[in-house]
Amino acid sequence: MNTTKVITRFAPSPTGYLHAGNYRTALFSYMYARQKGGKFILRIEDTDKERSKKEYEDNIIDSLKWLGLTYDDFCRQSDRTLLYGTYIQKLLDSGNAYISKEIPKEPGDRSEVIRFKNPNKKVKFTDLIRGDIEFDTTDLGDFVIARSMTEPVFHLVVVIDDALSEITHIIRGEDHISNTPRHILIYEALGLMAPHYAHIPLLLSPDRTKMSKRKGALPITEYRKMGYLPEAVINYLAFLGWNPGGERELYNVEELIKLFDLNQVQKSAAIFNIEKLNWFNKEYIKLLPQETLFKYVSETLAPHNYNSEILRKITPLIVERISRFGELEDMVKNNELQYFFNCPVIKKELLAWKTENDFQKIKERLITVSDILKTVPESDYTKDKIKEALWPFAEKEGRGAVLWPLRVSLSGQEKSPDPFTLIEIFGKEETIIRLENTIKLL
RNA sequence: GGCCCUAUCGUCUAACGGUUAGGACAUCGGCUUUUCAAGCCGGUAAUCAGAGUUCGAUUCUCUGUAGGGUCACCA
Repeated sequence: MNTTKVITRFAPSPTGYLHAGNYRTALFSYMYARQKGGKFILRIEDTDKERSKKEYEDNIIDSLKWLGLTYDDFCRQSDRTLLYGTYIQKLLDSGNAYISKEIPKEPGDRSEVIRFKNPNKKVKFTDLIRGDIEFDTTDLGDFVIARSMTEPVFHLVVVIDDALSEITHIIRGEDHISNTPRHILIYEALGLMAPHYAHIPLLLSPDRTKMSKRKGALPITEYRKMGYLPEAVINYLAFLGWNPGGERELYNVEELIKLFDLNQVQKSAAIFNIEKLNWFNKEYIKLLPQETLFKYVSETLAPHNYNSEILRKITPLIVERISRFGELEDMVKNNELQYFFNCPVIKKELLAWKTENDFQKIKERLITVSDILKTVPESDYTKDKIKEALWPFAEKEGRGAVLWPLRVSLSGQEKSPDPFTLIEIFGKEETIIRLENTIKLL
């Protein structure tokens, strides 16, 4: 009976902005810990003083918070230098490590480093996702574990920290598989028990190579800026390399945590596909209540100072056209919003419907439409009632011949929501004004 | 190149010896009776190859091939 509490960790190094792949491994660790009622720890691996930046650390914390991946403990390796020193000494004393004279190869290289005395044996471990994996560590040589007593290197600190935090399951990227035998060797030298390992497949760029900034992998915070919803990102990331079986795809975090299973994690790498993310995001947008949607829309469009009363009215209309809120900016650029707030400038040619380009006729029809609309009481300016009022005339003249010029008169655009919807939004007065403007033009 | 991992539609995946190989995204077509969007319906599309094991292999084994990872005084 194993009563050990599960403890997992996310251990990024703050040497750059982390991308979706990194946060997916964080998510898997997080889900596993939460499901088992265990702990999830964030550890900042900043032993590389030259490359580590506070800015990146802040971004990691910020991103995790946005995604809702809360951690129960936090530590930073640069705060623990002294501690590592005692372990280096221990390894030196036990003969498992030695000080080695070196010929510096690169600027910054020391002439003396501490190397691990490799026993040159076969190391076998059971990966929770891939099964048994065996390495001959002879190929590894006596690898460096510290540049000096106060400058330990990754392989050493990882082991010490994981052991000290009593990490039970190391869930990390597949790129660490080949590091695992080194770590196991250090565990053994220190007389410590190695944890369980689960190496999850890599997330690849569309060109099928490891994701990297160079190839356009974005920091996850960029997705927030582009107007993606964190719950959509979580759902999408969780489904990259794992799924609970069945055909359902939309799950909230609690459900994902409940269903998550390391045994079902895919062994092969996955390619990050923005189209699918967009679909997830759209699905999550549809789930949002009107008030929340309006909040997102008005926040995104704040710089344009649009009339907020009108904005509130058109929110459902414009939201169904986007899959992320950042696309609202594109709508502004494409002039798809302006006509809701100001009378549009009508291009005469646009009023012609297909082959129907007799402008005299178009004018007469618009006048009739306008007359009909004038008879409709203001309180009946709803989509359905307006349609009811206009339909007989549209049927008689040809729907396109009537409805197209009407819609263009109201929007000035080649494409827009249907005229009935527009009339409901504009109301009687504005509708009549716009129609008369167009009629004057003809 | 050595070592390690992997291999189902273009992409994410389901099927853990017996299915017309299923779903989703993307794509294409149709319908929603003006455009666009949304929605609905339908189509195209996959088991890397070759040997085994088996009555039967996407599934198990081996080989090949392909892809990826890793070989730092980075993590």
